[in-house]
Amino acid sequence: MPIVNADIAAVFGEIADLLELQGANPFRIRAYRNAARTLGEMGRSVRAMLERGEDLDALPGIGADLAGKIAEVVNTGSCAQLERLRRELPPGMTALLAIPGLGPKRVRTLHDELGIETLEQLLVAAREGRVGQVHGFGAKTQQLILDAAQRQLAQDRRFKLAAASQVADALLAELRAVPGVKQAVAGGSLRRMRDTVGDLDLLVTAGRGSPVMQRFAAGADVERVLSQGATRASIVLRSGLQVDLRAVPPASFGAAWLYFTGSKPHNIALRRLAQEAGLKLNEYGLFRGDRRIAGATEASVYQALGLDFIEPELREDRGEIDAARVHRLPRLVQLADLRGDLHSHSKASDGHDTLEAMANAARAHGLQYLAVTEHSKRLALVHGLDAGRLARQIDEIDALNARLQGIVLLKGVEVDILEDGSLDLPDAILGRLDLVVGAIHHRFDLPREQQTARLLRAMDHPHFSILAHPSGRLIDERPASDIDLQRVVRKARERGCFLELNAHPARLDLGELACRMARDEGVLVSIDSDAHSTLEFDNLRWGVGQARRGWLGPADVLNTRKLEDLRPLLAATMGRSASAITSAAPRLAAPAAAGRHQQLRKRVRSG
DNA sequence: GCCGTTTTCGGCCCGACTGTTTTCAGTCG
Repeated sequence: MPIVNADIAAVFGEIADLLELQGANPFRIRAYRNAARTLGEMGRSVRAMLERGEDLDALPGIGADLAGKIAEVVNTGSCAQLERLRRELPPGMTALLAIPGLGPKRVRTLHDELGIETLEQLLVAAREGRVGQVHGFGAKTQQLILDAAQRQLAQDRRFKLAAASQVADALLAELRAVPGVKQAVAGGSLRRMRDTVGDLDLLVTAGRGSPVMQRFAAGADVERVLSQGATRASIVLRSGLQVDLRAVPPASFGAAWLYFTGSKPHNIALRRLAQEAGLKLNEYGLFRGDRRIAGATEASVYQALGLDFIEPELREDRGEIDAARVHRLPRLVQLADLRGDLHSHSKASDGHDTLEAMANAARAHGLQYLAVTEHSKRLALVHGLDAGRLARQIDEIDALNARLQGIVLLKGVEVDILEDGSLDLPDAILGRLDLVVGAIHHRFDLPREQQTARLLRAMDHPHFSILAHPSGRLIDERPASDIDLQRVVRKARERGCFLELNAHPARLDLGELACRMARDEGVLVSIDSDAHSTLEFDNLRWGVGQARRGWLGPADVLNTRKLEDLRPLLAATMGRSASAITSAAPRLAAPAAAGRHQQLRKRVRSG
């Protein structure tokens, strides 16, 4: 198995954990954690960079030492320092850090005083009351450990964005009803639209004496109160979701919202920026000495730091601060920019509603076109269409389009990409469609090389428009397939076809980093609902959130285009010349894509 | 361990809450 960035990130993460237990310099530990994050997030493969002889220490947070360790892992598959640390510290001790309330110092103390090296030993010691005897520990801490064990701790569970959002909306409505509360908003990864949310961060401004903290902690769904003070409280809901509430005065609202929205690396970068300017930034405001110079709004803080306003989805310290300084932030795509949806199902396969109902619902969501893309025959379980049924649906859609007002149905299919990369329906029927959406629905577990080759072959098919849910992941249920995404994105560029960002909250696939890779390569992304009922067009907002996290603007998204501009782009992917289309050629790539396609056909014929 | 229009050494974001303390360290976000 070739070493990928995530492998090296894991090595650095473990080194950081072990160094932490050893009580090493915290900034040294942070250097490893920062490097792990950089490696995990960057689109390019460091292995490939090394093969090309590029300098790794040009990467942020990577110096000579870490560059050397990266090369060592790539070349040998292991890291001498990690091996040494593993010998010095018992394996399993890092698992103790997962218990809330236990940090490196206490884990170290437990080891030195009681000889505890594993979770099991810790539980035994806690049950026997030995933990409470240790200096600095008490009955409460001992109980904390037992409680954590009961809840099967260690798994740090995350919730899907859409589910967390519903909970947040309900809590915010309750908070707004508490006397004295002026504003109540959500921050954290929810506001940044991360695909999953670890906990909710809520913020209120409230008058003095408002009972907001007490009411919050006494809520009906509250299982446990972790902490409760005058300005801050943490609870755990019955669902296991942790919620943190913070109250600040109105003059600090913007600074506090900024702080509570994060991300942590973004906050650190801003605070450093403030520091360099002789200022101090905290959740109460931006200060010069004792004087607050900004803080009532987020915009006031950014402005005082010499930055353009940064949208929450971009606040990850992935270059947004530099871009804001030189006015180079993208105008991000918005839900209202979407003019259509290119992936949906009706009763004909596994959807719940008729074509007409779906069309009307799409129009009600402000869309001007909707592609009908039923499953193909291989998915017999969901009544996938064979060529005959698809041909009849084509006629049905033509008839329906003649009657429909204000919305156009496009004729498509979600054809299965078979294990060898061929498509599940004959060319003759695929060629009659407006677009072909291809997707994998079985054998998600092929080895990287084989899975990648499977996708590349499918995308080379003469009728192939959009690769749907490219990684195949289902959050919490199925991991992403192991594919070489960069090659897939480059293939899409060569071939002139498109990648889907499936907006279903359990998928959100492409992920944000892949979106950014597509943008960098000039490949358009289609944000689609994959709606199986009229209710699911609302899910488009989650897809838009991911796209925004991937820095996509309206021009980077396929279905922001008007229908007349979209048609030639789709026609080119279907092997039809764009010149056959009556409407004006779009600004983007259609002629070039057609040219590439002709070359491709030549190759196919000669091959 | 990284980094540098002050620095190749000496910095590295900042504050709230808890538990176990007799004034604060540890943890967390």
